[in-house]
Amino acid sequence: MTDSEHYQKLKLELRRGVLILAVLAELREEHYGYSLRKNLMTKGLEIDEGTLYPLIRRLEKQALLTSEWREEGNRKKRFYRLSEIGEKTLEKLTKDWQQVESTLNNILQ
Amino acid sequence: MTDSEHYQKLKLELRRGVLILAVLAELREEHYGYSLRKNLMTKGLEIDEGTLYPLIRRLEKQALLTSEWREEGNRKKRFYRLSEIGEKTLEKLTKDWQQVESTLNNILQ
DNA sequence: TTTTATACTGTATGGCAAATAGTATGTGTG
DNA sequence: CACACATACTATTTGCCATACAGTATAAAA
Repeated sequence: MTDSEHYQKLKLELRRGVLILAVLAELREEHYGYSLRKNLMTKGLEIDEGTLYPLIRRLEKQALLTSEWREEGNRKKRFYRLSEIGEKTLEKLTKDWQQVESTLNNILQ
Repeated sequence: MTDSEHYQKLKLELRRGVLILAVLAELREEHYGYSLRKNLMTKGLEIDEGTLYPLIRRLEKQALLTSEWREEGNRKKRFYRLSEIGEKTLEKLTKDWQQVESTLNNILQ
């Protein structure tokens, strides 16, 4: 593996845990998969479909999300939003994130 | 799996990518494994030996670190520090981190 | 009207990495 | 001498992200 490939991998690792938190936060409001993805990308977080959909599935299986098929604009879409457990989890993880953030910034400086 | 186990997992995910960055940053100054670990823990980052040592090995294999056996205080220890490539990588990853940080905070708020 | 873009939703698999749970030995000290 | 702490390392398990694959449906452009 080349240096640059190694670097890419490390960069990916860095994004990793953040994805979950971003998705949970975004789903405080209802979204369907595509709009969720577009939204995250607008805010600067690129995420592939093949990454996003399995992630959503996992979060739903853990009961952090609920979903519903519905028709909108002549099209069936699957709408997701945070469950109550999801909200609680998001709160906790947000605090954890702030902790991690300050710890790391402390180490980096 | 229980809710709380799920939460723990997500929390771990959140820490994950950060570990690499923390270790690299800490190794701007020379450390041996044990002192590195103690140091990180003092600064608020818990890391198990079974996580730390393989991580160091990987980073060394990727040429981001150099290591050296040396005797100190009647004891042989393996000392690690950043290589030049490691320094460059740390710089880049630090920037990536700041990017991730601001993106996520943007999404969270 | 055929092509092309884009909206939209997934699945399978492979590789990587963290966590867990060990093994080992040395040294200081009460 | 027992016990805690210092120090280093490995094997296995588990989970998940990324990549690639695989589709349907509608709108716009040619």
